[in-house]
Amino acid sequence: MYFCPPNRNIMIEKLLTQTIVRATAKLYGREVANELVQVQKTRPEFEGDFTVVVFPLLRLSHKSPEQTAEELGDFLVEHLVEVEAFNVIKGFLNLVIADAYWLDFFETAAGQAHFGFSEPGDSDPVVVEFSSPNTNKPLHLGHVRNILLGWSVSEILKSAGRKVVKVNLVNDRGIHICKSMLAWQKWGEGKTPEKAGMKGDKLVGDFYVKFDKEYKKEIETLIQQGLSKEEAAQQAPLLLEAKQMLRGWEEGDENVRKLWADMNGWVYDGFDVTYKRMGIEFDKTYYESDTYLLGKAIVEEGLEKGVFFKKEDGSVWCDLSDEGLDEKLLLRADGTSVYMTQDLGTAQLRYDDYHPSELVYVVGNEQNYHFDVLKLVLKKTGRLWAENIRHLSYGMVELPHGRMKSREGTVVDADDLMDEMFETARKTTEELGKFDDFSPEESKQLYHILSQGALKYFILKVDPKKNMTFNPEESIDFNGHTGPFIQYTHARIKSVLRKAAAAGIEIREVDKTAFSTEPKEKDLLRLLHEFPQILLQAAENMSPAMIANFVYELAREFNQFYHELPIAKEPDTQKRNFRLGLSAFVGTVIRSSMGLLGIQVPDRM
RNA sequence: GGUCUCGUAGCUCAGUUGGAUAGAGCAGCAGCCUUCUAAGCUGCGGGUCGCAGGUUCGAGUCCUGCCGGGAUCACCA
Repeated sequence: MYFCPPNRNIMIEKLLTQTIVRATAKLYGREVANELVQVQKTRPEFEGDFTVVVFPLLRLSHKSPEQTAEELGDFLVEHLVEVEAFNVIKGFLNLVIADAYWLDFFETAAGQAHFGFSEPGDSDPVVVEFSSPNTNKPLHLGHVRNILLGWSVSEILKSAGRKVVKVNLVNDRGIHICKSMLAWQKWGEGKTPEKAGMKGDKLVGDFYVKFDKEYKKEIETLIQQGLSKEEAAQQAPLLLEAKQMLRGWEEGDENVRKLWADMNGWVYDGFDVTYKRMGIEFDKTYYESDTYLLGKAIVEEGLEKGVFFKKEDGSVWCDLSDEGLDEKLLLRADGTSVYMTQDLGTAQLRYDDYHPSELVYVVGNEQNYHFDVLKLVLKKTGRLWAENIRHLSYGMVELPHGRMKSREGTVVDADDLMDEMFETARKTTEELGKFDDFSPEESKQLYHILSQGALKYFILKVDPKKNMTFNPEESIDFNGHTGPFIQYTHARIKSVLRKAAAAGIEIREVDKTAFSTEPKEKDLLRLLHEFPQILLQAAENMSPAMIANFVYELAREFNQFYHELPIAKEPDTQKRNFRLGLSAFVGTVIRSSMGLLGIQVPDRM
């Protein structure tokens, strides 16, 4: 399914670099180091395609920047057919690449269904963990960023030739779910998602909120009775009951386990609806109820090896002060696991399951410290593969007034948000008065594609590392630097191609010698030419934002081309064929780029 | 307090090993639909890149300090 010849744009940049190295040997008697040769894109305000920065070469030439540039320019024009002309401005050598090169690139690349994608290699897979929800509350905007990043990064890694396993680790046990269970027992009156007519995750989430409310009341009462705030929080009967329930769960109490299985089942049904709507699936789902006891063996092993130590109370620690960190608890005094213990175990499990070349964890940056520790602790036990753990640390989604807080009710619910986006898509489309001929099903499908595109693009266009702001007051835009703008560009291209086909125009071979490119055509070719590199960089940096920004630029560039030049209406047959082919090429790259972001593109909108 | 991180136009964001006069979108103003989809295109205004030093031929980008925001430093996950 994937095919792609060697990367041509990497090749020309390499070719230029190599030739400059040769030039310095010939002209100045000494070869310059490859790293000192800087070949970059020429800025749009200057004439040329690639620019060589000559300043680093002056130490060899012992001449002025201008003269050095002139000499190198002459050499390149003389030795490379691809270099047609050059100009020198302030020590920058701007090279004009021949039309033939660009048209040759067009000829070989335009027809490829997966232009820029690498063929899958034989290496061990990358395991990407993302989503990783708790089962006591519905998914919110923070999870949405996590899920979209995890999915997109997985697709991007695949496009770079890696095998990928998408995994989810569901936190299905613990005090949090017991709180929901207890609240359901006390005030649920036998409610189920079916009876209540609501999504299971919402129902369970409501009981979690209910618990919290009643718990707070109890704390209030206890404080009035003279207890300190902390004492009250510890001793409130509801909390004690929830803890009792957790013990029951761990001892395998049938009733508790039954209720637990039922309520988690409701939650999974709810999550599935949300995942499905987002177009997300996993290759494997792990459950903490299966893995929470893992990791103790690693702790034992570490004790034997003497890399961990036990305190008097029986708790086990790892001393990381050599690494600039402090001591880290690995096992409680009562022998029970902490978060770190489990994560040691699940990392091992995942390693055993897949022998991955890389273990990627899509987890918020508030856990940076945790992952530093995880790697160090694993390494202490001699697990060299810990080096392959990569924490894809992403920034929080903040509201204009700060972070989302569930107790202040400012959490943006994923389903609600998607509903609102869908409404916006419907209204916008209806206001524009397009496609009254669409069936209700077709319309619904279009609104779905547009709303998901708007939301996903809004989130993925931001550098994962950075915090981002979401303003719930303003609905996500459909104009400008947005998903729908790019989707629109695709639909526009398809429309032109449809009309051309309907008019009986066949796109035949283009005679490259019959015309020269217009500036807007070449701008597009140059951008398309960059795509393979962008993909590799996005994979290396695990950054969907790089692709998002690239495809936006491509769409913007296409729209300018579209306004400036006739495509199907161009009278010159060769030019017309070329422009149609170029448009189709842009459409393909838009589609595959957006696909890497998990965004579909419509043929009509 | 220690560690990490961020600070670019009114707002949301680009700016990939340091390279030319710092770019987009939104919002505002002014234009463009008898011509391939106006969810589009064109133009205008808007910046001491938090502040101060330093390294360099060259700094939004690297180093130091300061100011401001955030995260983290749990026998929580």
